[in-house]
Amino acid sequence: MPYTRDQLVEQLRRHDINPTHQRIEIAFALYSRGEHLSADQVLAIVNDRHSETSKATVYNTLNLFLEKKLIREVIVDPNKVFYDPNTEPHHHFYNVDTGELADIDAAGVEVHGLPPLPDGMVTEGVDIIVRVRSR
Amino acid sequence: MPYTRDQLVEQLRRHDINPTHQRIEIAFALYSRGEHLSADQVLAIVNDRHSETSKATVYNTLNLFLEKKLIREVIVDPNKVFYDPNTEPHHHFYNVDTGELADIDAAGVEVHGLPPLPDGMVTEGVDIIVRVRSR
DNA sequence: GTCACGATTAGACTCAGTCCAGATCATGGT
DNA sequence: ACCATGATCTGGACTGAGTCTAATCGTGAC
Ligand SMILES: [Mn+2]
Ligand SMILES: [Mn+2]
Ligand SMILES: [Zn+2]
Ligand SMILES: [Zn+2]
Repeated sequence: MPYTRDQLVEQLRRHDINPTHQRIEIAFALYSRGEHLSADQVLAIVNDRHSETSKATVYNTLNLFLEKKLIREVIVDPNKVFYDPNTEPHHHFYNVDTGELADIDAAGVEVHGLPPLPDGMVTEGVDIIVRVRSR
Repeated sequence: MPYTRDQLVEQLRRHDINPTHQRIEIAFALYSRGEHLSADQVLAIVNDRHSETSKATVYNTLNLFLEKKLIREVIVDPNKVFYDPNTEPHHHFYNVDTGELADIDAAGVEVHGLPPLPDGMVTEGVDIIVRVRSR
């Protein structure tokens, strides 16, 4: 979890991403906290001290990271996408009251009884979202 | 599946919804096809022959139906919500190439190994989305 | 007929996300 | 050092889903 910027530079390179200042900061925002962040939140974090990254670059970069599979997206809120630095197969708790997202390790989770795929289809992944309320 | 408008009027009443002309037509669009439709698609279907329902009413009505649990929403495409006339517990195949959604009956599907909920939390539901590609 | 009240409406508005054309930056060759 | 080149970044215009508002409509009670 305690990622240094140097480690992130390596990780960007391993994913064929030219490690520019902005890209390093955006990766750092996501990886150093290990949280699920919206584009808005990333923009705010990266520009917290002094403005140094534009909205366009944040979106460009998040989409580049997605493409290069450095992060994944989580679609659970109809209003915004969450970006997830955890690319291991895993699932999510989603608190419908607070909007909080929490990871569920996929190891140990099994799904039985799914019907066979239509012919000529191949599974890309199985996402499980456990919607929870605060009681 | 072959819903008559009269049956839908009854169903609306059972859910405490005053069955107006527009509401009946919107319910008919969803229930007669049994498909997952976006608000845009509902608007187009309802106004196919002659314009009779506004965008505002389509959104008002879909949100009313949701509130009264006549339909549910499926969040899987970052660009739009799908509205689902099937309110039984069930899961979905999502074709990431075509955008198609298909139901998976929940009967027979079991999930094992989920961690216990954080204290004071209660499960609202478990959604499984099987993302598939066309091969 | 008039009143009240719920439903519908056009159109302005919001907000996430994209697009574009110009500026800036990094790199390598001379 | 100097320039050329391509990649990156940027402000700001733009798009499209969804919401809001204030005016109008429809219906039933009186
Ligand atoms: Mn800095
Ligand atoms: Mn009609
Ligand atoms: Zn996650
Ligand atoms: Zn469904």
